[in-house]
Amino acid sequence: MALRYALLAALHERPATGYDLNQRFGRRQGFVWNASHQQIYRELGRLHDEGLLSMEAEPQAERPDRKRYTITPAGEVALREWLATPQPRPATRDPLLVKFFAGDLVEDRVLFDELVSLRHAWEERLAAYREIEATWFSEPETLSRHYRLQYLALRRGISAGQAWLGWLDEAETLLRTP
Amino acid sequence: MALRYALLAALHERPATGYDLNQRFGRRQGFVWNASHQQIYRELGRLHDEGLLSMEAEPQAERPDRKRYTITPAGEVALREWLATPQPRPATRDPLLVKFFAGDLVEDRVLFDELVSLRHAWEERLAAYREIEATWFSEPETLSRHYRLQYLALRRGISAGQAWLGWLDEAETLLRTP
DNA sequence: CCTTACATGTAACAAGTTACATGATTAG
DNA sequence: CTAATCATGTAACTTGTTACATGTAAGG
Repeated sequence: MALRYALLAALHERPATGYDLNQRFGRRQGFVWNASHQQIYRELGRLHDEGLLSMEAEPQAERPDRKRYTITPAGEVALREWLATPQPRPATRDPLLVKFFAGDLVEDRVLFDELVSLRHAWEERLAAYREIEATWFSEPETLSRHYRLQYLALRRGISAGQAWLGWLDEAETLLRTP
Repeated sequence: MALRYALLAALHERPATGYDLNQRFGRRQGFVWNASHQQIYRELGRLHDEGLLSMEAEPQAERPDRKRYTITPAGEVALREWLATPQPRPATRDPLLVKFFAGDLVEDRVLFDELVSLRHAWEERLAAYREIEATWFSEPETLSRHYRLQYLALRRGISAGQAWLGWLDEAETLLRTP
């Protein structure tokens, strides 16, 4: 039941289409919430049915209509209520750590390959996050409360990335030590 | 399809009952994989049906039989195969960051409360992880490859916890800055 | 008295993934 | 020639959660 609130939160920022939201919730971009386009379109439909979103279709030649969703007052109320209630922490489920745990059945090659690709992935993401940081949040103390909070969400992504890179160093070093 | 391999990996370490596994996969303990007891019992049943686990029931007075599961050769083959194939990274889905993102609809009180309880939770977990580290992994370089890899899995948990605590400091400071 | 540990499960539901579908345009 | 971008969806499936079920014994 949390995807819907992630969508409402995004649409509270500004109205958007399913396509737009799909970009922002993709595996690369989304450091807050990941979702596939199927999930997003389905949930937008439900939210619209329930009156939490209003929709305006912009007809396009040779393409499906672009549907722009806007949060309704009822949607904002629902979002507010959810935001005010404590949410449980997400579960941890990491296949990479499973591999480390059963490491005696895995060749070094496999582990190193995973570490290398993970490093690449995080370096790329971190670079993207840092660009956002430099462009929009260069002086955090001068920001309004609203943007400070968004900055902190971004900082969490950066902090997570740095922790992964630090651990990767440690892992590669220890695996190479005879 | 990954819970089953997390279970196989745990049972490859040593045979165990559903109850044991439930302890290890609980929200507190599991820094590798979280699962509820319903999921665990269901998946153990399936794995047994498919011949990847063997089971021995120990009858008990006044209680359900304790069922001890052991990985079979077929189970080890399946685990090996899975371990050798690259696995996608888990998705990010964090309700706390949703709250920060829609922060203008949330009162400071709510955010602070979440930060405080998150800090407590991580401090507790970190203390537990560090105790495991001190007890079993005090000299990483002297460990066998197998235990080194398990140590690295634990180190990942510690690294993640430290990153959260660092971010929490940052968040609390910035939220208090006028 | 209430909670936790012990020990297993079933049933119904919600959330998330995979496969399939359409179809033009632009960039490499 | 191939892939990506644009723009939406349906259907079938798997994974994970919530609620319900049973029953004893120990500890605060």
